[in-house]
Amino acid sequence: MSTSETPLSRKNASTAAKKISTGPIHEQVRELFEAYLEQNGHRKTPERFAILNEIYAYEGHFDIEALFAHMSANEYRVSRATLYNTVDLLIDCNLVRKHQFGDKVAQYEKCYRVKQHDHVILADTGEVLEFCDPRIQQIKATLEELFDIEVLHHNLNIYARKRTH
Amino acid sequence: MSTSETPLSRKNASTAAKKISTGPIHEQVRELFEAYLEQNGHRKTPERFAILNEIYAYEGHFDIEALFAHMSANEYRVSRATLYNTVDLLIDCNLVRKHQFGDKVAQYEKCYRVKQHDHVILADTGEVLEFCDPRIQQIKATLEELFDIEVLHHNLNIYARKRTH
DNA sequence: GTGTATGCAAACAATTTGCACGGAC
DNA sequence: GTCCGTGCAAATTGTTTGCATACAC
Repeated sequence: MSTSETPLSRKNASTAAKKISTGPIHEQVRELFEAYLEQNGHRKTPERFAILNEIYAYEGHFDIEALFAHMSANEYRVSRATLYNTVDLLIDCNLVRKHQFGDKVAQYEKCYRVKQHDHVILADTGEVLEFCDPRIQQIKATLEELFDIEVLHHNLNIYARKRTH
Repeated sequence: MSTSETPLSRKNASTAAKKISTGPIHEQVRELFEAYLEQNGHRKTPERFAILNEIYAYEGHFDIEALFAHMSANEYRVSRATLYNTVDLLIDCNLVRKHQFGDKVAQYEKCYRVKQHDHVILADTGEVLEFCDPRIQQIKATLEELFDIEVLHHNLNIYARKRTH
């Protein structure tokens, strides 16, 4: 998400402030988050749903700063602290994944019903490609047996450069 | 590397200060680094060889702070700035690899003639296991063809927890 | 009404940067 | 003798924390 043209918009977050979101985010996602909040004794604040909203309206990777900028620029402003806070909750209930590519900034992306995938980072441009290879699942299965562990999740980043013919 | 008992010691760095290292580091490694420095117009300073020395005397992962502490505690003290600097050079000439596990601190490890491997991070303890699965090479080969890229390197981190029977 | 979530600003921690000196070349 | 590399300290940047207020419950 560059700070320029990309969406991360479609925020009807303002309505969420009173109605608790019947917005564009996938119904199931909101329900999952609600259930998670309930079951863990967290409050259902409008900020939390506005953030969920914003994240699920966006395709691709984003960082906290961009999320902050987009929400600020639009009708619903939340503090960075709340963003970090809420994103942690979303990670905890498996609605968001966190990536640490090369840089210092952590990148995030929604992950509900998004096909599990890994990343190719192009060294020159920083461009990120996605791919999905079933062999990674096989590797995980092998490891579970080999080390007697239960795999929670994984990160596979391939660093490459475009072939110049 | 915990700051406590682990080596990262075996520093005869002091000798390097005058003699430019004929120490315990593998001869080939030093030569590779020397060649790299020459070819890229970098100076062969005693600090650089002392740091290479220190890193290659250590088994496993370390971070800059630990490296700094160990070198300070011993005969050869260098500034953090120089450590960051030199480690970058070592990464550039493929003598060191950098990892970004979960935490904020970057971890490093030597990689010359070290079997290419990946990591399992145990969620509970933070313990890091190493493994090597040939299927990852196959995945890389597939990707090279699929995206018409040249893979430079990769990071595969598996997050897991011990099975409780 | 209670106590958690928020917003703000200050605190932190890892890394980077600017500058003056020293030493590799 | 040049000018790159070093050490130091200050600056930067991403993230966390402490505290007073607000609002979900």
